[in-house]
Amino acid sequence: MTRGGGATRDRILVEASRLFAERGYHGTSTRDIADKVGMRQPSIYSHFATKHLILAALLDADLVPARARVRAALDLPGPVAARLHAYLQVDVAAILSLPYDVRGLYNDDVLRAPELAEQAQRRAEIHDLTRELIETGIGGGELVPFDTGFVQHAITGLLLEVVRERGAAPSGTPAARALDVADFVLRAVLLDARLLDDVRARAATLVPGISTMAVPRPVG
Amino acid sequence: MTRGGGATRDRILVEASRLFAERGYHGTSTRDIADKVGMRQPSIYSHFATKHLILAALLDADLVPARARVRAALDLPGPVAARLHAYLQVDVAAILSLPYDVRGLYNDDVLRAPELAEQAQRRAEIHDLTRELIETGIGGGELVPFDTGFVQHAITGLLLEVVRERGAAPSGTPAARALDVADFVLRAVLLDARLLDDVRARAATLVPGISTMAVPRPVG
DNA sequence: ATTATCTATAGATCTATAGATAATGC
DNA sequence: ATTATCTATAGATCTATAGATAATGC
Repeated sequence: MTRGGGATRDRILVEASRLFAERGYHGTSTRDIADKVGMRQPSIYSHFATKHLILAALLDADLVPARARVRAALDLPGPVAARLHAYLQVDVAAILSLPYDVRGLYNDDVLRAPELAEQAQRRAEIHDLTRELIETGIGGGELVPFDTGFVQHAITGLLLEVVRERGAAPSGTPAARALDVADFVLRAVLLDARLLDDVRARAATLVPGISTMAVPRPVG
Repeated sequence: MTRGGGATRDRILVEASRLFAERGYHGTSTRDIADKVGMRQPSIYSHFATKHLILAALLDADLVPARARVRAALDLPGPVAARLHAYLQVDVAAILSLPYDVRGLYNDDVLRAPELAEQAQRRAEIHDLTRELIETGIGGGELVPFDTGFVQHAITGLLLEVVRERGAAPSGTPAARALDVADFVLRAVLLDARLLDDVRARAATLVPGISTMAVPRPVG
Protein backbone atom coordinates (compact mmCIF):
# COMPACT_ATOMS: atom_id res chain seq x y z
CA MET A 1 0.00 0.00 0.00
CA THR A 2 1.21 3.53 -0.81
CA ARG A 3 0.17 6.99 0.46
CA GLY A 4 -2.07 5.92 3.27
CA GLY A 5 -2.12 9.51 4.51
CA GLY A 6 -0.21 8.62 7.65
CA ALA A 7 -2.90 6.32 9.02
CA THR A 8 -0.39 3.62 9.94
CA ARG A 9 1.90 6.19 11.50
CA ASP A 10 -1.01 7.34 13.66
CA ARG A 11 -1.82 3.83 14.74
CA ILE A 12 1.79 3.35 15.77
CA LEU A 13 1.57 6.51 17.86
CA VAL A 14 -1.69 5.47 19.51
CA GLU A 15 -0.46 1.99 20.42
CA ALA A 16 2.96 3.25 21.50
CA SER A 17 1.37 5.83 23.79
CA ARG A 18 -0.74 3.14 25.46
CA LEU A 19 2.24 0.88 25.96
CA PHE A 20 4.41 3.72 27.26
CA ALA A 21 1.65 4.55 29.74
CA GLU A 22 1.44 0.96 30.90
CA ARG A 23 5.08 -0.09 31.02
CA GLY A 24 7.11 3.06 30.43
CA TYR A 25 9.30 3.98 27.47
CA HIS A 26 12.15 1.66 28.43
CA GLY A 27 9.75 -1.12 29.33
CA THR A 28 8.20 -1.07 25.86
CA SER A 29 9.99 -2.66 22.90
CA THR A 30 9.51 -1.83 19.25
CA ARG A 31 8.29 -5.40 18.90
CA ASP A 32 5.56 -4.75 21.50
CA ILE A 33 4.39 -1.76 19.50
CA ALA A 34 4.51 -3.62 16.19
CA ASP A 35 2.51 -6.52 17.66
CA LYS A 36 -0.27 -4.17 18.79
CA VAL A 37 -0.37 -2.47 15.40
CA GLY A 38 -0.33 -5.85 13.68
CA MET A 39 2.90 -5.59 11.77
CA ARG A 40 6.46 -6.95 12.00
CA GLN A 41 8.92 -5.24 14.27
CA PRO A 42 11.19 -3.77 11.54
CA SER A 43 8.21 -2.25 9.71
CA ILE A 44 8.02 0.35 12.47
CA TYR A 45 11.19 1.80 10.98
CA SER A 46 9.39 2.66 7.74
CA HIS A 47 7.64 5.37 9.77
CA PHE A 48 10.12 6.34 12.47
CA ALA A 49 13.89 6.28 12.06
CA THR A 50 14.44 5.57 15.78
CA LYS A 51 12.39 4.61 18.81
CA HIS A 52 13.14 8.01 20.34
CA LEU A 53 11.35 9.73 17.45
CA ILE A 54 8.12 7.93 18.35
CA LEU A 55 8.30 9.42 21.82
CA ALA A 56 9.28 12.81 20.37
CA ALA A 57 6.19 12.85 18.15
CA LEU A 58 3.94 12.05 21.12
CA LEU A 59 5.61 14.69 23.28
CA ASP A 60 5.20 17.30 20.55
CA ALA A 61 1.52 16.48 20.14
CA ASP A 62 1.11 17.35 23.82
CA LEU A 63 3.69 20.10 24.32
CA VAL A 64 3.17 22.29 21.27
CA PRO A 65 -0.53 23.01 21.90
CA ALA A 66 0.14 23.20 25.66
CA ARG A 67 2.72 25.93 25.11
CA ALA A 68 0.27 27.84 22.92
CA ARG A 69 -2.33 27.63 25.69
CA VAL A 70 -0.14 29.03 28.45
CA ARG A 71 1.06 31.79 26.11
CA ALA A 72 -2.53 32.67 25.35
CA ALA A 73 -3.28 32.84 29.07
CA LEU A 74 -0.32 35.18 29.56
CA ASP A 75 -1.28 37.45 26.68
CA LEU A 76 -4.91 37.88 27.66
CA PRO A 77 -5.88 41.01 29.60
CA GLY A 78 -7.43 41.17 33.05
CA PRO A 79 -6.80 39.68 36.48
CA VAL A 80 -4.42 36.72 36.72
CA ALA A 81 -6.75 34.58 38.82
CA ALA A 82 -9.37 34.32 36.09
CA ARG A 83 -6.74 33.63 33.43
CA LEU A 84 -5.15 30.91 35.55
CA HIS A 85 -8.53 29.32 36.24
CA ALA A 86 -9.42 29.33 32.54
CA TYR A 87 -6.01 28.04 31.54
CA LEU A 88 -6.19 25.10 33.94
CA GLN A 89 -9.65 24.13 32.75
CA VAL A 90 -8.68 24.25 29.11
CA ASP A 91 -5.40 22.46 29.72
CA VAL A 92 -6.91 19.52 31.58
CA ALA A 93 -9.75 19.17 29.09
CA ALA A 94 -7.34 19.32 26.16
CA ILE A 95 -4.98 16.70 27.60
CA LEU A 96 -7.86 14.39 28.47
CA SER A 97 -9.22 14.62 24.92
CA LEU A 98 -5.94 13.95 23.10
CA PRO A 99 -6.06 10.86 20.86
CA TYR A 100 -2.94 9.58 22.64
CA ASP A 101 -2.47 8.30 26.15
CA VAL A 102 -0.03 10.80 27.61
CA ARG A 103 0.23 9.15 31.03
CA GLY A 104 3.62 7.61 30.40
CA LEU A 105 5.30 10.47 28.58
CA TYR A 106 6.71 12.32 31.56
CA ASN A 107 7.32 9.47 33.96
CA ASP A 108 10.83 8.49 33.12
CA ASP A 109 13.58 11.00 32.86
CA VAL A 110 13.89 10.03 29.19
CA LEU A 111 13.46 13.71 28.46
CA ARG A 112 17.09 14.11 29.49
CA ALA A 113 18.21 12.09 26.47
CA PRO A 114 20.06 14.26 23.95
CA GLU A 115 17.69 13.07 21.20
CA LEU A 116 14.81 14.74 23.05
CA ALA A 117 16.56 18.03 23.83
CA GLU A 118 14.05 19.98 21.74
CA GLN A 119 11.11 18.51 23.64
CA ALA A 120 12.81 19.11 26.99
CA GLN A 121 13.28 22.72 25.93
CA ARG A 122 9.60 23.08 25.08
CA ARG A 123 8.61 21.67 28.43
CA ALA A 124 10.97 24.01 30.27
CA GLU A 125 9.43 26.90 28.36
CA ILE A 126 5.93 25.90 29.47
CA HIS A 127 7.11 25.79 33.08
CA ASP A 128 8.76 29.20 32.72
CA LEU A 129 5.61 30.75 31.29
CA THR A 130 3.52 29.18 34.06
CA ARG A 131 5.84 30.63 36.68
CA GLU A 132 5.57 34.01 34.97
CA LEU A 133 1.79 33.90 35.20
CA ILE A 134 1.92 32.99 38.89
CA GLU A 135 4.58 35.62 39.59
CA THR A 136 2.37 38.28 38.04
CA GLY A 137 -0.51 37.20 40.24
CA ILE A 138 1.56 37.29 43.39
CA GLY A 139 3.13 40.65 42.51
CA GLY A 140 -0.29 42.11 41.83
CA GLY A 141 -1.58 41.02 45.23
CA GLU A 142 -4.10 38.58 43.79
CA LEU A 143 -2.40 35.36 44.84
CA VAL A 144 -0.89 34.03 48.08
CA PRO A 145 2.87 34.62 48.09
CA PHE A 146 3.83 30.94 47.88
CA ASP A 147 7.21 30.11 46.34
CA THR A 148 6.58 30.47 42.60
CA GLY A 149 8.50 27.31 41.73
CA PHE A 150 6.52 25.36 44.30
CA VAL A 151 3.19 26.43 42.83
CA GLN A 152 4.36 25.54 39.32
CA HIS A 153 5.42 22.09 40.53
CA ALA A 154 2.15 21.68 42.41
CA ILE A 155 0.21 22.41 39.23
CA THR A 156 2.39 20.06 37.17
CA GLY A 157 1.95 17.27 39.71
CA LEU A 158 -1.78 17.80 39.83
CA LEU A 159 -2.12 17.70 36.05
CA LEU A 160 0.03 14.59 35.71
CA GLU A 161 -1.83 12.71 38.41
CA VAL A 162 -5.25 13.65 37.07
CA VAL A 163 -4.16 12.32 33.70
CA ARG A 164 -2.91 9.11 35.33
CA GLU A 165 -6.22 8.78 37.12
CA ARG A 166 -7.99 8.60 33.78
CA GLY A 167 -6.68 5.10 33.23
CA ALA A 168 -7.40 3.87 36.74
CA ALA A 169 -10.82 5.29 37.54
CA PRO A 170 -12.76 7.27 34.93
CA SER A 171 -14.77 9.19 37.52
CA GLY A 172 -16.57 12.17 36.07
CA THR A 173 -16.47 13.78 32.65
CA PRO A 174 -13.32 15.52 31.38
CA ALA A 175 -15.03 18.89 31.75
CA ALA A 176 -16.03 18.15 35.35
CA ARG A 177 -12.54 16.99 36.25
CA ALA A 178 -11.07 20.06 34.53
CA LEU A 179 -13.23 22.30 36.70
CA ASP A 180 -12.17 20.36 39.81
CA VAL A 181 -8.51 21.01 39.02
CA ALA A 182 -9.05 24.70 38.31
CA ASP A 183 -11.11 25.16 41.48
CA PHE A 184 -8.65 23.22 43.61
CA VAL A 185 -5.66 25.29 42.50
CA LEU A 186 -7.46 28.62 42.65
CA ARG A 187 -8.83 27.92 46.13
CA ALA A 188 -5.26 27.14 47.16
CA VAL A 189 -3.61 30.24 45.73
CA LEU A 190 -6.32 32.91 45.71
CA LEU A 191 -5.63 35.42 48.47
CA ASP A 192 -9.26 36.37 48.98
CA ALA A 193 -11.34 33.19 48.89
CA ARG A 194 -14.57 35.18 48.59
CA LEU A 195 -13.59 36.12 45.02
CA LEU A 196 -13.78 32.53 43.76
CA ASP A 197 -17.26 32.81 42.28
CA ASP A 198 -16.27 35.98 40.47
CA VAL A 199 -13.06 34.35 39.20
CA ARG A 200 -15.04 31.41 37.87
CA ALA A 201 -17.44 33.70 36.04
CA ARG A 202 -14.65 35.73 34.44
CA ALA A 203 -12.76 32.53 33.57
CA ALA A 204 -15.76 31.19 31.67
CA THR A 205 -15.52 34.16 29.29
CA LEU A 206 -11.81 33.52 28.69
CA VAL A 207 -12.00 29.80 27.95
CA PRO A 208 -12.75 30.16 24.21
CA GLY A 209 -9.81 32.53 23.73
CA ILE A 210 -7.35 30.06 25.22
CA SER A 211 -8.84 27.03 23.47
CA THR A 212 -8.78 28.45 19.96
CA MET A 213 -5.30 29.86 20.45
CA ALA A 214 -4.07 26.28 20.60
CA VAL A 215 -2.80 25.40 17.14
CA PRO A 216 -2.67 21.60 16.73
CA ARG A 217 -0.36 21.55 13.70
CA PRO A 218 2.24 23.90 12.26
CA VAL A 219 0.97 25.34 8.98
CA GLY A 220 4.11 24.78 6.88
CA MET B 1 34.53 -9.97 53.86
CA THR B 2 31.78 -11.52 56.01
CA ARG B 3 28.98 -10.02 58.11
CA GLY B 4 29.29 -6.45 57.03
CA GLY B 5 25.97 -5.75 58.75
CA GLY B 6 24.24 -5.09 55.46
CA ALA B 7 26.41 -2.10 54.54
CA THR B 8 26.90 -3.31 50.97
CA ARG B 9 23.21 -4.06 50.65
CA ASP B 10 22.45 -0.51 51.72
CA ARG B 11 24.88 0.93 49.21
CA ILE B 12 23.19 -1.09 46.48
CA LEU B 13 19.84 0.36 47.56
CA VAL B 14 21.14 3.92 47.63
CA GLU B 15 22.77 3.72 44.19
CA ALA B 16 19.84 1.82 42.70
CA SER B 17 17.39 4.44 43.97
CA ARG B 18 19.44 7.22 42.34
CA LEU B 19 19.64 5.38 39.04
CA PHE B 20 15.93 4.50 39.11
CA ALA B 21 15.21 8.22 39.70
CA GLU B 22 17.38 9.24 36.79
CA ARG B 23 16.57 6.61 34.17
CA GLY B 24 13.66 4.61 35.55
CA TYR B 25 13.58 0.99 36.65
CA HIS B 26 13.61 -0.44 33.13
CA GLY B 27 16.26 2.03 32.03
CA THR B 28 18.65 0.90 34.76
CA SER B 29 20.60 -2.34 34.41
CA THR B 30 22.04 -4.41 37.23
CA ARG B 31 25.41 -3.60 35.66
CA ASP B 32 24.74 0.13 36.06
CA ILE B 33 24.02 -0.40 39.75
CA ALA B 34 27.05 -2.63 40.28
CA ASP B 35 29.30 -0.07 38.56
CA LYS B 36 28.13 2.68 40.91
CA VAL B 37 28.64 0.47 43.96
CA GLY B 38 32.05 -0.58 42.66
CA MET B 39 31.48 -4.27 42.20
CA ARG B 40 30.89 -6.74 39.36
CA GLN B 41 27.39 -7.17 37.98
CA PRO B 42 26.74 -10.70 39.30
CA SER B 43 27.80 -9.72 42.84
CA ILE B 44 24.52 -7.83 43.15
CA TYR B 45 22.87 -11.25 43.32
CA SER B 46 24.63 -12.06 46.58
CA HIS B 47 22.30 -9.49 48.15
CA PHE B 48 19.14 -9.61 46.04
CA ALA B 49 17.82 -12.70 44.29
CA THR B 50 16.22 -10.64 41.52
CA LYS B 51 16.24 -7.06 40.26
CA HIS B 52 12.59 -6.72 41.29
CA LEU B 53 13.55 -7.34 44.91
CA ILE B 54 15.78 -4.26 44.89
CA LEU B 55 12.81 -2.16 43.89
CA ALA B 56 10.61 -3.97 46.41
CA ALA B 57 13.03 -3.11 49.24
CA LEU B 58 13.03 0.57 48.23
CA LEU B 59 9.25 0.65 47.95
CA ASP B 60 8.87 -0.93 51.38
CA ALA B 61 11.25 1.60 52.95
CA ASP B 62 8.86 4.29 51.72
CA LEU B 63 5.46 2.60 51.94
CA VAL B 64 5.62 0.90 55.34
CA PRO B 65 6.29 4.08 57.35
CA ALA B 66 3.94 6.05 55.08
CA ARG B 67 1.11 3.67 55.86
CA ALA B 68 1.82 4.00 59.59
CA ARG B 69 1.64 7.79 59.27
CA VAL B 70 -1.73 7.92 57.55
CA ARG B 71 -3.09 5.38 60.04
CA ALA B 72 -1.87 7.56 62.88
CA ALA B 73 -3.59 10.57 61.34
CA LEU B 74 -6.83 8.59 61.10
CA ASP B 75 -6.64 7.33 64.68
CA LEU B 76 -5.95 10.69 66.28
CA PRO B 77 -8.89 12.60 67.79
CA GLY B 78 -10.09 16.04 66.77
CA PRO B 79 -11.03 17.87 63.58
CA VAL B 80 -9.94 16.33 60.29
CA ALA B 81 -8.44 19.54 58.92
CA ALA B 82 -5.73 19.71 61.58
CA ARG B 83 -4.96 16.01 61.24
CA LEU B 84 -4.69 16.30 57.47
CA HIS B 85 -2.43 19.32 57.76
CA ALA B 86 -0.17 17.57 60.26
CA TYR B 87 -0.11 14.39 58.20
CA LEU B 88 0.93 16.19 55.02
CA GLN B 89 3.71 18.05 56.81
CA VAL B 90 5.09 14.90 58.39
CA ASP B 91 4.74 12.90 55.20
CA VAL B 92 6.62 15.36 52.99
CA ALA B 93 9.35 15.87 55.59
CA ALA B 94 9.73 12.10 56.05
CA ILE B 95 9.97 11.37 52.33
CA LEU B 96 12.46 14.17 51.78
CA SER B 97 14.66 12.85 54.57
CA LEU B 98 14.73 9.21 53.45
CA PRO B 99 18.24 7.93 52.69
CA TYR B 100 16.99 6.80 49.27
CA ASP B 101 15.94 8.79 46.26
CA VAL B 102 12.30 7.87 45.86
CA ARG B 103 11.68 9.97 42.77
CA GLY B 104 11.76 7.05 40.37
CA LEU B 105 9.83 4.50 42.39
CA TYR B 106 6.31 5.37 41.27
CA ASN B 107 6.98 6.58 37.75
CA ASP B 108 6.66 3.44 35.76
CA ASP B 109 3.79 1.12 36.17
CA VAL B 110 6.24 -1.49 37.39
CA LEU B 111 4.03 -1.78 40.44
CA ARG B 112 1.69 -3.84 38.29
CA ALA B 113 4.29 -6.60 38.03
CA PRO B 114 3.18 -9.74 39.91
CA GLU B 115 6.45 -9.73 41.83
CA LEU B 116 5.46 -6.42 43.40
CA ALA B 117 1.87 -7.31 44.26
CA GLU B 118 2.54 -6.87 47.98
CA GLN B 119 3.88 -3.35 47.47
CA ALA B 120 1.01 -2.43 45.15
CA GLN B 121 -1.34 -3.61 47.89
CA ARG B 122 0.38 -1.41 50.49
CA ARG B 123 0.11 1.58 48.22
CA ALA B 124 -3.57 0.95 47.54
CA GLU B 125 -4.10 0.75 51.30
CA ILE B 126 -2.46 4.14 51.81
CA HIS B 127 -4.73 5.63 49.15
CA ASP B 128 -7.78 4.04 50.77
CA LEU B 129 -6.88 5.41 54.18
CA THR B 130 -6.25 8.86 52.70
CA ARG B 131 -9.65 8.81 51.03
CA GLU B 132 -11.20 7.77 54.34
CA LEU B 133 -9.65 10.76 56.08
CA ILE B 134 -10.92 13.13 53.38
CA GLU B 135 -14.36 11.51 53.37
CA THR B 136 -14.63 12.06 57.12
CA GLY B 137 -13.73 15.71 56.68
CA ILE B 138 -16.29 16.24 53.95
CA GLY B 139 -18.99 14.36 55.85
CA GLY B 140 -18.31 16.46 58.94
CA GLY B 141 -18.71 19.69 56.99
CA GLU B 142 -15.08 20.71 57.46
CA LEU B 143 -13.93 20.23 53.89
CA VAL B 144 -15.23 21.27 50.48
CA PRO B 145 -17.25 18.43 48.91
CA PHE B 146 -14.79 17.69 46.11
CA ASP B 147 -14.79 14.17 44.69
CA THR B 148 -12.88 12.15 47.29
CA GLY B 149 -10.86 10.28 44.70
CA PHE B 150 -9.89 13.51 43.01
CA VAL B 151 -8.54 14.99 46.24
CA GLN B 152 -6.57 11.83 46.96
CA HIS B 153 -5.05 11.95 43.48
CA ALA B 154 -4.33 15.66 43.85
CA ILE B 155 -2.44 14.97 47.07
CA THR B 156 -0.54 12.07 45.53
CA GLY B 157 0.43 14.16 42.52
CA LEU B 158 1.54 17.02 44.72
CA LEU B 159 3.68 14.77 46.90
CA LEU B 160 5.29 13.04 43.91
CA GLU B 161 6.10 16.28 42.15
CA VAL B 162 7.51 17.93 45.26
CA VAL B 163 9.77 14.93 45.67
CA ARG B 164 10.82 15.18 42.01
CA GLU B 165 11.55 18.86 42.51
CA ARG B 166 14.14 17.96 45.14
CA GLY B 167 16.51 16.76 42.46
CA ALA B 168 15.93 19.65 40.09
CA ALA B 169 15.89 22.69 42.35
CA PRO B 170 16.59 22.34 46.08
CA SER B 171 14.66 25.50 46.94
CA GLY B 172 13.93 25.82 50.65
CA THR B 173 14.38 23.39 53.53
CA PRO B 174 12.40 20.15 53.74
CA ALA B 175 10.40 21.58 56.65
CA ALA B 176 9.54 24.73 54.70
CA ARG B 177 8.47 22.76 51.66
CA ALA B 178 6.46 20.41 53.89
CA LEU B 179 4.57 23.38 55.28
CA ASP B 180 3.98 24.71 51.75
CA VAL B 181 2.37 21.42 50.73
CA ALA B 182 0.18 21.24 53.84
CA ASP B 183 -0.92 24.87 53.46
CA PHE B 184 -1.60 24.50 49.74
CA VAL B 185 -3.83 21.45 50.20
CA LEU B 186 -5.64 22.79 53.24
CA ARG B 187 -6.33 26.13 51.59
CA ALA B 188 -7.76 24.17 48.65
CA VAL B 189 -10.05 21.89 50.65
CA LEU B 190 -10.90 23.82 53.81
CA LEU B 191 -14.48 25.03 53.61
CA ASP B 192 -13.93 28.07 55.82
CA ALA B 193 -10.63 29.69 54.82
CA ARG B 194 -10.61 31.84 57.96
CA LEU B 195 -9.91 28.72 60.03
CA LEU B 196 -6.49 28.13 58.45
CA ASP B 197 -4.48 29.76 61.24
CA ASP B 198 -6.34 27.73 63.81
CA VAL B 199 -5.82 24.53 61.78
CA ARG B 200 -2.10 25.23 61.59
CA ALA B 201 -1.87 25.75 65.33
CA ARG B 202 -3.73 22.53 66.12
CA ALA B 203 -1.69 20.65 63.52
CA ALA B 204 1.54 21.68 65.21
CA THR B 205 0.44 19.85 68.35
CA LEU B 206 -0.34 16.69 66.36
CA VAL B 207 2.90 16.46 64.40
CA PRO B 208 4.87 14.55 67.06
CA GLY B 209 2.13 11.95 67.40
CA ILE B 210 2.19 11.15 63.69
CA SER B 211 5.96 11.23 63.40
CA THR B 212 6.69 8.82 66.24
CA MET B 213 3.91 6.51 65.12
CA ALA B 214 5.99 5.82 62.01
CA VAL B 215 7.93 2.65 62.70
CA PRO B 216 10.91 2.40 60.34
CA ARG B 217 11.56 -1.33 60.75
CA PRO B 218 9.51 -4.32 61.82
CA VAL B 219 10.76 -5.58 65.19
CA GLY B 220 11.06 -9.27 64.31
C1' DA C 1 8.87 4.41 -10.13
C1' DT C 2 7.87 4.67 -5.50
C1' DT C 3 6.86 3.13 -1.25
C1' DA C 4 5.41 -0.06 2.63
C1' DT C 5 6.03 -4.22 4.14
C1' DC C 6 8.46 -8.53 4.80
C1' DT C 7 12.43 -12.04 6.19
C1' DA C 8 16.83 -12.51 8.04
C1' DT C 9 20.20 -11.08 10.93
C1' DA C 10 24.13 -8.34 13.06
C1' DG C 11 25.69 -6.65 17.18
C1' DA C 12 24.81 -5.02 21.56
C1' DT C 13 22.69 -5.48 25.39
C1' DC C 14 20.42 -7.65 29.89
C1' DT C 15 19.17 -10.91 33.83
C1' DA C 16 20.57 -14.67 36.19
C1' DT C 17 23.32 -19.03 37.18
C1' DA C 18 27.49 -22.06 37.91
C1' DG C 19 31.36 -22.71 40.03
C1' DA C 20 36.11 -20.98 41.53
C1' DT C 21 38.59 -17.98 44.88
C1' DA C 22 39.52 -15.39 48.82
C1' DA C 23 38.64 -13.60 53.26
C1' DT C 24 36.73 -13.84 57.77
C1' DG C 25 34.54 -16.31 62.18
C1' DC C 26 34.80 -20.16 65.35
C1' DA D 1 32.80 -23.40 57.85
C1' DT D 2 30.64 -19.63 55.98
C1' DT D 3 30.03 -16.03 53.10
C1' DA D 4 30.99 -12.30 49.59
C1' DT D 5 33.09 -11.63 45.73
C1' DC D 6 34.95 -12.94 41.25
C1' DT D 7 35.18 -14.91 36.12
C1' DA D 8 32.73 -16.97 32.55
C1' DT D 9 28.75 -17.63 30.20
C1' DA D 10 23.92 -19.24 28.85
C1' DG D 11 19.89 -17.72 26.89
C1' DA D 12 16.81 -14.23 26.03
C1' DT D 13 16.09 -10.09 24.70
C1' DC D 14 16.37 -5.38 21.95
C1' DT D 15 17.35 -1.72 18.28
C1' DA D 16 18.39 -1.10 13.80
C1' DT D 17 20.00 -2.36 8.96
C1' DA D 18 20.16 -4.91 4.42
C1' DG D 19 17.93 -6.40 0.84
C1' DA D 20 13.82 -9.00 -1.29
C1' DT D 21 8.85 -8.73 -2.43
C1' DA D 22 4.50 -6.84 -3.38
C1' DA D 23 1.31 -3.27 -4.18
C1' DT D 24 0.03 1.13 -5.84
C1' DG D 25 0.60 5.78 -8.78
C1' DC D 26 1.83 7.76 -13.16
